[in-house]
Amino acid sequence: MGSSYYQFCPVAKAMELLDERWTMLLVRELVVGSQRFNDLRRGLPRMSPTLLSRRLHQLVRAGIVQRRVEGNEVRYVLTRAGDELRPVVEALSVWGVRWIGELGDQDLDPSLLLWDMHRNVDRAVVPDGRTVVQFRFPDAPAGTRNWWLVISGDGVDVCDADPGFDVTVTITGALRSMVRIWNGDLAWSDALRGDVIEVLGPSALRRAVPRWFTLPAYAAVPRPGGQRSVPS
Amino acid sequence: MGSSYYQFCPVAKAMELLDERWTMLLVRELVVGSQRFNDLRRGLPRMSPTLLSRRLHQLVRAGIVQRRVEGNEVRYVLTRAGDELRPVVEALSVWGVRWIGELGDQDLDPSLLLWDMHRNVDRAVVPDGRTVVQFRFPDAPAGTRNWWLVISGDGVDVCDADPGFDVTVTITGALRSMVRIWNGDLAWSDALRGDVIEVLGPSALRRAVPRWFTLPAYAAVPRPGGQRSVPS
DNA sequence: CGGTATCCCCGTCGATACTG
DNA sequence: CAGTATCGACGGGGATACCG
Repeated sequence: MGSSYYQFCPVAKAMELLDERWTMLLVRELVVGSQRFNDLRRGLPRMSPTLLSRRLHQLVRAGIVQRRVEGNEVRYVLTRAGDELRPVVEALSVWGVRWIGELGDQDLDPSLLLWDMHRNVDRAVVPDGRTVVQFRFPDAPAGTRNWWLVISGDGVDVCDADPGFDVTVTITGALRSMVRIWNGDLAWSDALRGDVIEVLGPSALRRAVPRWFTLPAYAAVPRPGGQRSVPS
Repeated sequence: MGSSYYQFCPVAKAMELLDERWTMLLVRELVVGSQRFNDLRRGLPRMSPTLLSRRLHQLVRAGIVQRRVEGNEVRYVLTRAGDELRPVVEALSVWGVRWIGELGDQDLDPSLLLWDMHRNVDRAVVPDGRTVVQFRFPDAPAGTRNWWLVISGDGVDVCDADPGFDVTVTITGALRSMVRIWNGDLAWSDALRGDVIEVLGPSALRRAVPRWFTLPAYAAVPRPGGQRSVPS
């Protein structure tokens, strides 16, 4: 566990638990709903499994997470105390989206983008049956330029290799632009009008694509300059 | 600066700046109003001056703090971005006050208690002229059992040695009890009725003492069990 | 799938002393 | 008052390999 600050202040006591590297990001993953070890890993790809394991146990000891064994499956579930960290995560994301400047190229990880988008597919507005969305990021590092989202009644899968199904629509554009859309710094409509992002496919579907994905809540936070706010 | 998480998520970008040891506590100090190096030190007594200096410079580089030189005085002032960290600090304190269990003896630092109380004296309701409040914590470590708060038109001073003035009222009790009052876990009225805390002095003043101090905002946060909430 | 074991390095932090 | 300088240790965390 993080060592003590020797202060009775609740901020200090809270940060003793939360200020170690990765801990807050792990809490974020739990807050947005991941519960399985390997799902958590997909949201934290740079974190070693050893460290993820250690952090999870720390959170269990701290009463923030409950480790649930169900048959041969393990789930990590937020306790009441853990769930109440949601406002902290939200406050951090609001601050971040307002005050973090331009992202570095290193921050634009397409696997994280697709993993996050896959969690936020609004299946109710996606056509029935199997829908395959291909993403193409021509500027991304080799090997990370093509992604597929396979949406079906079974759920949503992320693929970094061609799953072999017919592609319903193809979305092409700079990775940075797609991230800007996702973070709420660029509106779908502006991106499409300005040809920053190109969507290929049957025209009825092409128009509908933006509504297939629910942007994260922080995307709607007004920006300091009063520049850009994404219209819903 | 903290090393990167290589994620575009605003929580990750925020935590790159904020998750290093002491950083959030330093922000807390700035949020509650300390601006001078040595005032900051008093709120962070276990932090080495080297590290405090480094953290301040990091916050300046991050655009969270502005270093203002005025004559031969230096002030560290929150920028707009820094001030907007207030909700983060508040969310953390709300969480902490609800979910941190019993404090360790090591967390009960009387210097921090007095330093925090001195910032929250409501001068409007303290008698005019010089008022001296002596605190006695018989159970505290030797050398930290006696404290004086000197309240006058000039401001409020904390003394760990007898300033020599006549004492107006004396507050005696366990350090832990005083901290519990301060954090909102114990009401003044209950403490006085139960003789957990004893106030000595002219009876008119004795009754007024609790109102001389404004409890921190988080003290009023309802507790999970629905146990104790401090009546205003 | 859900983790452990190990190993080593580097950076952080703490302590102490000192300066304009 | 407002910091720097220096130094050493320790342990956090990254990488990799491996197990039930």
